[in-house]
Amino acid sequence: MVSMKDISAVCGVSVATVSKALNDHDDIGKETKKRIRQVAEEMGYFPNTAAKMLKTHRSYNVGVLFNHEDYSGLTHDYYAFVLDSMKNTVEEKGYDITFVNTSKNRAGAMSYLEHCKSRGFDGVAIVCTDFYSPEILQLVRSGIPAVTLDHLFNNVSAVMSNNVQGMQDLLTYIYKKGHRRIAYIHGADSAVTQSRLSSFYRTAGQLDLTIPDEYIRMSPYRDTKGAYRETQYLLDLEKPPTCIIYPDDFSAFGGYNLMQERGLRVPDDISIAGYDGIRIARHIEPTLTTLRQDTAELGRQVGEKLISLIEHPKTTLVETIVVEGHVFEGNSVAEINAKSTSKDVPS
Amino acid sequence: MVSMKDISAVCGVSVATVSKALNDHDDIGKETKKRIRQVAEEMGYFPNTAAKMLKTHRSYNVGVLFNHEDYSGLTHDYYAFVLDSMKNTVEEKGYDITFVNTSKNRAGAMSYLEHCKSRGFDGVAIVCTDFYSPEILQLVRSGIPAVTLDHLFNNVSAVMSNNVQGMQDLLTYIYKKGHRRIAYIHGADSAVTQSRLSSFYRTAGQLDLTIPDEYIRMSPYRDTKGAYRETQYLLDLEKPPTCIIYPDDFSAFGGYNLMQERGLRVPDDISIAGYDGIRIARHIEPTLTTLRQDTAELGRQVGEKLISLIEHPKTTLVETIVVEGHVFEGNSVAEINAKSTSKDVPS
DNA sequence: CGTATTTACTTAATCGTTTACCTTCCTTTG
DNA sequence: CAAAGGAAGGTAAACGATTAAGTAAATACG
Repeated sequence: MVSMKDISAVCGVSVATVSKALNDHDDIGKETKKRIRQVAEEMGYFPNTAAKMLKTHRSYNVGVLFNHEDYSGLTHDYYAFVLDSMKNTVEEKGYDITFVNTSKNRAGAMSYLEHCKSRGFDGVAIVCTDFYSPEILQLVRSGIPAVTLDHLFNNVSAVMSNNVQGMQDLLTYIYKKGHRRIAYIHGADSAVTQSRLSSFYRTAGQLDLTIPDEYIRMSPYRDTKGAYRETQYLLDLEKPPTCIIYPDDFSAFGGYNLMQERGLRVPDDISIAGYDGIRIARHIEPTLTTLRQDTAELGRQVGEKLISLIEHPKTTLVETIVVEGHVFEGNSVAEINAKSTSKDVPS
Repeated sequence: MVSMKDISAVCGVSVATVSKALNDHDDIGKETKKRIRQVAEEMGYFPNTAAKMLKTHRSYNVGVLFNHEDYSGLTHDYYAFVLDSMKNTVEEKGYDITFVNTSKNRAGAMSYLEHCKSRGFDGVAIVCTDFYSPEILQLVRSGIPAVTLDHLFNNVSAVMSNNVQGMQDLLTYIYKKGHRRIAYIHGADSAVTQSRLSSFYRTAGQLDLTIPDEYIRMSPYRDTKGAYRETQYLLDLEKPPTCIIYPDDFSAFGGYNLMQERGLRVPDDISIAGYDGIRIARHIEPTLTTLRQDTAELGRQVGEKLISLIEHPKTTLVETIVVEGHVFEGNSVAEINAKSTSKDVPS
């Protein structure tokens, strides 16, 4: 690898001059600068990141935390798409992305924070992880520039998909389609689940919908079998719902399977809605009505906020950025006559 | 950050002694070693990767090339799963993963190779990219340890999903189910497509199947609309196929849509098969019969080969590792009476 | 007992950059 | 014309590690 030393030799100047020329300092003459740069180009010079890092304490590399206990973010459409968008955003600004992990190094196991410091990451995006682990707490409290996705910490910037508005929009959409008996199978407990669930209740209240307790079920995210089971429960109720909202699109397919099996047509006999807006859901008939989260925007915001925190730590606000989703109108929710009001539903 | 200097001060030894103690060299006394290590632990020491890299020319970081022109690997199930598996494999061995890109740095745009050298990657996995670009050629010819996925270069280790065997198995399976009129919508031209297509023809020959030209169609990968169109063409033939093989699972859903629309039941009226074995395909009824590629194994092999090339460059063979997939038997391919032989099919 | 070897460290150079602080050589300016 | 200031570049230390080579003391050996 050609270094500044090599260039300095060729140009007959000192290494310092080369460095300054390449970094466009203004105490180097125009001609010299030009010559040095040209020679650097010709010799195929590019800087040694390690050396640069060592001196400047800047890596132009950001870590991304992507290890959930239950699944890898990579295998999860939502997170993968957010990461993809974030990747494009930060690469555009000259940063690279490295996965943060907690596995062994030559010097034994390191925590997330230790890994970040050891690698000299300029910042870290906490996208998909167990937010309640002590290691994550240690990380966000360390003061390293950080942005979380869909989780709030004190004094840490966050980008949040608006689950409250999302659920409200979705439920309202379904309501407007004439549905009054609407069940919601929510995911396992988490901040996101809480938001959606409380928004569901609040919106139902505003719409004057009475939701019987048995219409609220739980099934883990992306668990088609679980969704299938809960759908079974719901359909077997004395007064089954006319529409079921699933924890996510994946789960919705689990419900859909049962409908198929029972010869129920979607949406003619029963309506379903998902959440997320994963790609495949737009490509299978009946296309799934779902709340499509704006993964491109979420990723962009995470990336931009993070870099802003890195580059302008003083003037960048620590804030929560809320990104709106929108109802993707597939054809899995039927227009029906609102013949039964909420009063008909046993509570 | 606490450095070796700090430790050396506390322990009253030289920095060299600290380094050697921590790296377990055998010219340091047992007691001293123990003490130094303990102090290091207490002080929360962990090595500065940049400094280490600068001296040792080892980064314990591998690059992964993941930028296709048409799509990001992250948004593609097959690649995302391979990456996930590879990530786990290399992290287990103490390596990190950074995405290789070609975008701007302080010093202007860099090629893939320049990026790799600048960052000091120990190796690079070329997973999802345009293999015909000059930059990729430059990269693989540079001699940096590299492993490609599903593409062969001279003198570069490759991990390949066995598309020849895969297509043979899939077609044979379908044949054994009694199908004789089998169409294949293949993907856009690529090495992978070539393998599958030629294997399709060869296997058909072996099975004594005559495949009329109009049974071979093209539709880009993961293009549900295209698959829909080609399915239309096939179903409208005078003698339509009894089974259609799609370029991938995603596309298969495109075909499925048309069946639904026309009131054709899968598999009773028409059979379909995909390729890849993406997760969702196993969770929607009728579950898709497909050739499931072993992404976990593919990723593991890429990771292991790469690290082996890095750590034992002399003794590691440059070779092509072939990973077998297997037919995932869903219920989208019906058992039928082989009432029509290949002879019935107009050629 | 004197020399050779081993043990346990220390010294100092080095990796490739950056940058504070000099040093020259000019150009101004009163 | 002397002093001051600016322009252009050089010197050398530093970032945090690694490692070849050196050294002093302890041990082994003939």
